[in-house]
Amino acid sequence: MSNTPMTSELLVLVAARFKALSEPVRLRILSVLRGGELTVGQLVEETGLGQANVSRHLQVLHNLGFARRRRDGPFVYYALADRRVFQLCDIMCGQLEMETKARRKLLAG
Amino acid sequence: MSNTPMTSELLVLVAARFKALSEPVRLRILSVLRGGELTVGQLVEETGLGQANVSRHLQVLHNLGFARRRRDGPFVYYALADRRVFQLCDIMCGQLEMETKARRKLLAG
DNA sequence: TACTCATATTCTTGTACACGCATATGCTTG
DNA sequence: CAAGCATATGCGTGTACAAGAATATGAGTA
Repeated sequence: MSNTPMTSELLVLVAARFKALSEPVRLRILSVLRGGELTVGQLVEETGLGQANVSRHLQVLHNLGFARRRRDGPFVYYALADRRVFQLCDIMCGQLEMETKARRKLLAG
Repeated sequence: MSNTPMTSELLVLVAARFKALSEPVRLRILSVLRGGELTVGQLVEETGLGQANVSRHLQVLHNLGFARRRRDGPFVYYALADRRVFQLCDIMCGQLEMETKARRKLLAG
């Protein structure tokens, strides 16, 4: 960004990545994957979501490079591709905190 | 994230913030705002988008704390609320670069 | 090859939302 | 207060996509 002129195509690509993270369910899956790689079935158990649903979300995360995939016999293990996802979430949470503080200040003042 | 347990409500809030950045047009607006605060009309000119459209996108960015608003007579000036937006974009772009490199390597090898 | 389990995909339905057009609100000046 | 410009909002339409049910694909085993 600092030196990139942000072409229209780049904006679309970046937006697509943000969109992948704009779904609470997918953030949930990523959050669970933080504990280590898991099979689709295990993720279904952990999250309580439907199998088809989890599978589809995993495709999205994989296609955009947020998740790695590894086949082991009949199982497919998914894992985080990149810890930076959580750096992104940290920044978002930081902003949330700031907002919350500001709101509290407004209510108090 | 590091120490936050990522409750369901937090996931929803974080997801909403990512969703705000998941629209190329909004990224475009933020990108333009990088040059300094601008009125709605100026943003319409810069982006070539419809006035209503720009106004609505600005509401979204403002509601989520990405943009600040300042009224000056009949004009409303919008500005970036937080440079961290671009930190987010930088991370995304970094990942894009990694992907591109990996893809090139695959094609070459 | 037939059977089973794990995962992916297809189809359908409901919902969210971007956009354009028209209109409302707000501020300023005569 | 009337008129005019800047910005916001309501409405209708088209599109994207999440979720469930059913089904297809793919791997392992008898």
